[in-house]
Amino acid sequence: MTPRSVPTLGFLLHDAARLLRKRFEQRARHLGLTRSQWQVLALLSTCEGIHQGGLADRLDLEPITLVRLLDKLEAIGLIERRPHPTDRRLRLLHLTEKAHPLLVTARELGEITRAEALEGLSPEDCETLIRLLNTIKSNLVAACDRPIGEQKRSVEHG
Amino acid sequence: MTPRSVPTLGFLLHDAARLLRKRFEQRARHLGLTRSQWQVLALLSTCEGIHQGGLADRLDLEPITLVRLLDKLEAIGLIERRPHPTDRRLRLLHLTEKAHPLLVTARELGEITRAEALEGLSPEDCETLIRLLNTIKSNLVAACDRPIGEQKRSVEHG
DNA sequence: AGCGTATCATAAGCAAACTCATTATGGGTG
DNA sequence: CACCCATAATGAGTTTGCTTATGATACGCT
Repeated sequence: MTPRSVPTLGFLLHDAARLLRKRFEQRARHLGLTRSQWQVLALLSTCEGIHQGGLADRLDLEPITLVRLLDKLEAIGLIERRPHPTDRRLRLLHLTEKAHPLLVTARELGEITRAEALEGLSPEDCETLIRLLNTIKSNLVAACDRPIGEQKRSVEHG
Repeated sequence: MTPRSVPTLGFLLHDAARLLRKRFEQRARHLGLTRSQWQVLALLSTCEGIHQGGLADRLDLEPITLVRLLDKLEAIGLIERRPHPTDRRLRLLHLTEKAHPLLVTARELGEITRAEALEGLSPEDCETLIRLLNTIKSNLVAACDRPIGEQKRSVEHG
């Protein structure tokens, strides 16, 4: 009696995300910009001058994952790593001039792709979806920092 | 006036999926089974004897992606590739005995992880989420097979 | 019967994310 | 001041997904 009609919310979530990314990258390939690189640029544009660890926190990424993305972005000249004036451990991140028009274009492509994905959903549906996903993300961000093993089987009584 | 409060449904979807996968794998590491391997096994258990291309279709994966997953699963002895009796191009897929108990355990871990992610959501919320994600997935499966370039800017009158 | 095309599995190579481990630096405490 | 630990960035290696390309086989059409 496993709920076969709701077998795998995780699989569904994963598939939807993967397909959306695939579709965006089909569109954005000619820009030479991947979805993840775009996400980094988009967030960085709201907090230029941040250091790598801080940006990794905001992205909920492991630092090493971000390092490699930044390596690419620096190599194609979209960001700069500048030294911190006093703390030589820190690298401060800035967008280059070249990055701004790309960001605008990428945002347009993202909107086109999103519209394609959301076809048939009402505005309330979209709001609900955002709300639910935000809840899930918060739950998981908290959970991932918790040790496992609390198999919480029958903890209904709170 | 870009909807800054709804900046990036795609990012949100991607993050939620990635974190859910991360959390599942924290739990399942001792099984030596990843989320994707589990998904393949779970689907295969419903259609043993299928050939690789057919399974790739059902998973909405590219065939080469599935090949590598199957390589791993075959190496650790969870699946078998058997020749088709008449068509020598085909490899028919079967679970081994060893796979069944693992599947049961993985399903349990998946349920624990899912409960963790869905904390605070009502049953109706969950149903809604499933419905919305299914719609999005269908839209994207169709879209990815379509050429791009139909930038459909003002096709409201469709 | 034979040729051409379609289909199946796979190879090669890239991107993104992870874990685990390492190096460099800063800062607090004895 | 010296030492130890925390923090910042990164290196190495794995998994999963993609695109593009290839070899082998089957099948249809003339």
